Amino acid sequence: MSADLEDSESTLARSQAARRRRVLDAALVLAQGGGFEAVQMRDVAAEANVALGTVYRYFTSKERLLLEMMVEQLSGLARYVNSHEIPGDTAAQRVCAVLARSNAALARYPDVSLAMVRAFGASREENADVVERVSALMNGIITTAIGFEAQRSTQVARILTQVWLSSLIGWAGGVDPIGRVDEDLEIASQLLLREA
Amino acid sequence: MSADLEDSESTLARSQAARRRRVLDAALVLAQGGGFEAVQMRDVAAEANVALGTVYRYFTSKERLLLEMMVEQLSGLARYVNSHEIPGDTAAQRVCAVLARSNAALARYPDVSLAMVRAFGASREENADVVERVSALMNGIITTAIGFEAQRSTQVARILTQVWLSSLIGWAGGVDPIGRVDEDLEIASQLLLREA
DNA sequence: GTCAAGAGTGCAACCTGTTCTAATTCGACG
DNA sequence: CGTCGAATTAGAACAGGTTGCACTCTTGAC
Repeated sequence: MSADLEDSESTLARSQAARRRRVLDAALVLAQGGGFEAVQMRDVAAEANVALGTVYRYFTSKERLLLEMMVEQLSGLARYVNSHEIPGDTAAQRVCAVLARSNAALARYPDVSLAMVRAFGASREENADVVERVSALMNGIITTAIGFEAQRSTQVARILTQVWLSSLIGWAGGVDPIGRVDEDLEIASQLLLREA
Repeated sequence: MSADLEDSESTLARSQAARRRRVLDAALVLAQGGGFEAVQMRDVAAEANVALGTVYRYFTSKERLLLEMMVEQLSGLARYVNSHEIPGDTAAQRVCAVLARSNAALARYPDVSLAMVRAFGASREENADVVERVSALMNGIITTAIGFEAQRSTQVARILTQVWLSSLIGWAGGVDPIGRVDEDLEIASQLLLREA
């Protein structure tokens, strides 16, 4: 039984990883029905079959838990984007294609996205590292879509990332409908990626 | 004594306005030393010489209180911008000038700005109206700076507003230094407002 | 001047994020 | 196997936003 353990994973490390996973999954399940307020730490613990203290051992706050969830979701998105051919002749077209797909993914589980976006918007210094990973992932997705030929692609990618985030926050705050996110990004990418 | 009351304000309305003002001032004072967490509703009530319930009569939540504070601050900024000549020959230069000044104003009371930005980022549907006013104010400031000659100024103003907000949130989250906000806006305005 | 209605007060209670503690379990290692 | 230390647990306790309640005060109308 103990022979075929892969690589260097000890029993301890493995069970810890499993616990961490259960907690993240539990948070996701709870977020799916009810968004941010439905993710209550006691409920997360119960759903994950773990003590409340254990949740806090792995995630120092609710905000951080949701941010790490966001990292996972965006990682999945980035993986998808990197493994599929992106349609479109111009950089602007590719950006729109990628982001439309990404937003569709977010819109599929609106409550989950709501919870994550809200955690992002409220973030404090102690979570700067995760916030940065989130931004980097979004940036990477956009950079991939732009490709390398475009001028100033680094600067443009950052701006588009910011537009994306603001637009999501506007949606999460009930100001704009979800479709507005796509519109904003389409306009921004056209203005920023036109041949100058 | 009762003769020279101005206009149509009743005694009631006046004392209510005064109470509301005291609450907002109290929140500002508390925010100045300690940011978001220092604005505790019980303390706000005490500082304003008002019962806790009264605070909640005027502002349905802490988030909303801070958002209305943000509206006031930005209104002041907008007033200033509208009443002063904006230096700069091109739209991009004027935008940078105005936003640099605005950010300097925000940086003068960082804890206050932190608190307001955090409330903004975390906003929920029930506060959509105030969030919208905040966005509109920022948009107005930028639109004023752009002036009317520029192409697509409405679209550009929205994008710049979004970059501004995202950048502020990045600062509030401890990801970027405050100076990064100016840099972001400078780059964005140059890219968006170059003569096409 | 009196009165009804709404505004304000003081305070307790509730909810949920977070922390703390004492006891227990688990896994690595001799 | 036995032991030690770290991880986990159950649950209480704490903190601050929010609500509810019983009571008082002010205002404006008659």
